[in-house]
Amino acid sequence: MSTPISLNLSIDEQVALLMRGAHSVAPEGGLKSKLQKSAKTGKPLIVKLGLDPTAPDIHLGFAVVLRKIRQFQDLGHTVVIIIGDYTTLIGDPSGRSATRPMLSEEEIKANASTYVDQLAQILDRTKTVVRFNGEWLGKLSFADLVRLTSKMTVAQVLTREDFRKRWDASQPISLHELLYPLAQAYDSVAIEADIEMGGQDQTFNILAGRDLQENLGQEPQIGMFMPLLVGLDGQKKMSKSLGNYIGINEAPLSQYSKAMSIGDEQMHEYFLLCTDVPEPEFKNLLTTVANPMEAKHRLATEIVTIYHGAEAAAATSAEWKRVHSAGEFPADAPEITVTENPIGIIALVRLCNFAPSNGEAKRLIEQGGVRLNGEQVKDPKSEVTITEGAQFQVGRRNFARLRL
RNA sequence: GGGCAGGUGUCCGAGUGGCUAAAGGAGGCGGUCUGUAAAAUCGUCGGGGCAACCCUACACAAGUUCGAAUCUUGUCCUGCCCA
Repeated sequence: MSTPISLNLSIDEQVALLMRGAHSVAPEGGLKSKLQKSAKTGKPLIVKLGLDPTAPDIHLGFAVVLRKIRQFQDLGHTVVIIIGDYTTLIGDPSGRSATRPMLSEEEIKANASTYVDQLAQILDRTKTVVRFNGEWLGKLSFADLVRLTSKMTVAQVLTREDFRKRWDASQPISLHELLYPLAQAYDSVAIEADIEMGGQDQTFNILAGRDLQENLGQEPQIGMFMPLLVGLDGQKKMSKSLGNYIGINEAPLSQYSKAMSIGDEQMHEYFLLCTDVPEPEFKNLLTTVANPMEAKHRLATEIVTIYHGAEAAAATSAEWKRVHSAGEFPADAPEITVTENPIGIIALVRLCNFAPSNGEAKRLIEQGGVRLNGEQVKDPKSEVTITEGAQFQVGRRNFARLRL
């Protein structure tokens, strides 16, 4: 899952390891002093990661952060995952251009438990503590809240780029959204965090934690920020809502295909943040390889290996090459039983669920996207006779083996 | 509480009575090309029907009109300014 790490690393070596891929640490040099403190006192650091149980499907972008805290675990530190059951009532405004919808309690619970299951794929469960922030936020009285809110000014909150943009664009910002950073900051106080890990978009929230801790007489945490992984579109950050992601639970072939679909210029970033390939090695690979596709195969293989093992990765790689490079029919195409024979071509496309409507199916056919046994079928009115095991393809990615 | 501006398809955004299933862009999908992707290029993008055609759609509701995204009234929502 993750490269085994010797516990005999010097502090400087540990810092180097932990800083791989990291965007920044605030304050600079803070990581080293925290590690020194831990070494001296023999107490593991408390590494905090807050998450919003909005939708339970962890992807590579989020895995960047998880893999990083896994390294802390491997070095003997304690990870505290905070499930933001309370803060989810608010919805993190970070990076948002619109108010997030609030979630119901049942949704939150269901999401949270799925999340924890998925986290186990990357984290070491024995060194992971899971807490719900409703545990302490739910106990705050209105007076407590007022006291806390007095620690932060409106101007501070409005300096944030995301709020600023929405403000300038005359878009609504609900009052409760302003409370989010404060709530997250209070989580740090509650668990006395040493380090809070997060994406670059968490800068404000995490720094708010520092301020609040200091304000309330605690040693402030340091913030460690990971870059936001750019999604498959090469434009925006990887996210569930944009659909430009690779899920850690996805089937090997699906992960592999998606990895192969990233832009050439994104490979460096993906190697750095999503794999354990040593930096000099992949840099060398990227500069010496004749065809970028070769490097991309390595990348895809590395990624699938992390989540499905080396054996599955090798098989997936072979299958992918067979289908895409050689243009052959995939071995694991789903089998669809044909209900009538002969059958109208539109009906067949619909039967296989390759088009959401008859109109769309017709379009695909007319545009030459439909192949039966390798032959294009371009007339939407045609009836085709199916033979047992016929190969049916729609577009580049949809395949089915037809059964009678 | 008052004044003003606004709510259009996945998103942005044109459209002020018919020719508007709604310009343009983004994005999606498909074809070609290719080194996987990208780029380029061609096509296409509400639903149903073989089709004529029908249904649904421009915040919601009611209304004016032969005819409304476009006019009127009410409701809801948002922003700005004033209190």
